[in-house]
Amino acid sequence: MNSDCENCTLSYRCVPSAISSKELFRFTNIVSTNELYQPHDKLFEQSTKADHLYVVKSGSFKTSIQGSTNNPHVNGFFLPGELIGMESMAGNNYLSSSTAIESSLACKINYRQLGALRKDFPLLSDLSVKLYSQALALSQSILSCVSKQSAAQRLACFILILMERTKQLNRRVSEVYLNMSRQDIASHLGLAVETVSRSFSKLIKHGYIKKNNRHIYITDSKQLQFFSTH
Amino acid sequence: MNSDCENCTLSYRCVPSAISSKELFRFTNIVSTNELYQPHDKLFEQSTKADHLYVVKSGSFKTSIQGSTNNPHVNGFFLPGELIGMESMAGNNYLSSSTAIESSLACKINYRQLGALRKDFPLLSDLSVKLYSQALALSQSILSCVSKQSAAQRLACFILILMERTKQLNRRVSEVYLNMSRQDIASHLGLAVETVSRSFSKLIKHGYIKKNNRHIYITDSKQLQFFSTH
DNA sequence: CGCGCTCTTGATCTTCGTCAACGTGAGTGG
DNA sequence: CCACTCACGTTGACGAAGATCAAGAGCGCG
Repeated sequence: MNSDCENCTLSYRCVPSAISSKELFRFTNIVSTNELYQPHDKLFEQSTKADHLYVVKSGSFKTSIQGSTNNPHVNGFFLPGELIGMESMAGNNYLSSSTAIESSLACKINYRQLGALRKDFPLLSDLSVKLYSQALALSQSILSCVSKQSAAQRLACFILILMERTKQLNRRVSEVYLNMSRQDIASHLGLAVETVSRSFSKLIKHGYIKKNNRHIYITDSKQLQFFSTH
Repeated sequence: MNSDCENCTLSYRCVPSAISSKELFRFTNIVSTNELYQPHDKLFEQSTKADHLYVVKSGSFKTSIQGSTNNPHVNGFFLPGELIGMESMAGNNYLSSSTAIESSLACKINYRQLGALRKDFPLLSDLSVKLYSQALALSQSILSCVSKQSAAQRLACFILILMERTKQLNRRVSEVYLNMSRQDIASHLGLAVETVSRSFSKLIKHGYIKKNNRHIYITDSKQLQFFSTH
């Protein structure tokens, strides 16, 4: 695949936004764009050497942490334009494994080479800080989502966060497609699969959402918002 | 207070570690060091203009998010050497309020001025990325802590994370002092205060920890670790 | 059509939130 | 010095919410 970053629809929130088109070749030289991953394909494995950052081009990914005894915990979902592997940059090894949820494209950037590029482009340094700051903000909003007491509140909050993130992709605001399985949602929110199902039913019965399989239609986002914050 | 960053015991994990001592004045010119905060004093208020980053010098702080209706949710604790306000750097306003838990000292750095400094010191750019990466890793380990199903597991995990963080301050490994109230812990973990108390009792009965008020002694960290991961 | 997988619904038991009472320690004032 | 208050923490009793086990429904796919 060639590195056509200049015409990428996501370049405005990626590295190219911090580099003049004249010098863009310096980035396209170090990035592997549009690598294809099928469902269950892995970007990287937990505890292996961390050396690459990934940008989701299309589709979606999840990251999960595997303890020694227990079943893995899904600690993040990643939509187009989002970065995977940011939290592993400080250490030597990846802190989680990353898996494609559906047929997806991702771009691959070497940490070290990106670091070198940052020295020559001050704007890239600013962008890094901005993207990290946003990632931290997202992580904390998910934290406050998961720490809500009622299961239905957690799910409502989860849907709203997903809605905010898809909104940035120029998608329809009142509609969310859940690429991930109920099992993944359950693991992410610290619930049993059955409880997730029941919580969906509860949100539907309240008239906040409608759903068709993994398609969620938000019929009353005001009320859903209110409900999620108790 | 004067800005004696050169002799600060935490400088190795702060901005000065990325700047030669000859040029350190450029940083000490823009930082307000060792500002004193009493319990309940606020570093900043949610939704006000975000313009400063804070470094905890001594004592401890918490951040909390206030919704429109519900009681505030404690979404972070901060120990000496840790940064407060990182997640608000990308937006205009602070996403949470920050409060001193005990009598504490903090250093205050302006975002914009720090950004300017980053352009002149490439090492500072690297440090920023490293610190953000670590903050993100911490945030995710807390997320997987809070998403555990059992209350006692959450508490065990919380204690272990706190232990790891105090370990970096050359404190005794087997001992943790909880500067925060039970109410704050409960809010942070998404539990009721009474459940936190009962979970402490459970961990004690199992023989994993002992405690005296807010002093926690880890008597069997191996077992505590195992218990927390189920 | 039948098989496997995901999702949903129902029944039961466990856990946690809530309400209440009690214990403890610090600060206050008689 | 003691009685008092107040904030914080613990413990008990009870009802509500969720985990678990079990069964059934919906859907894609060979």
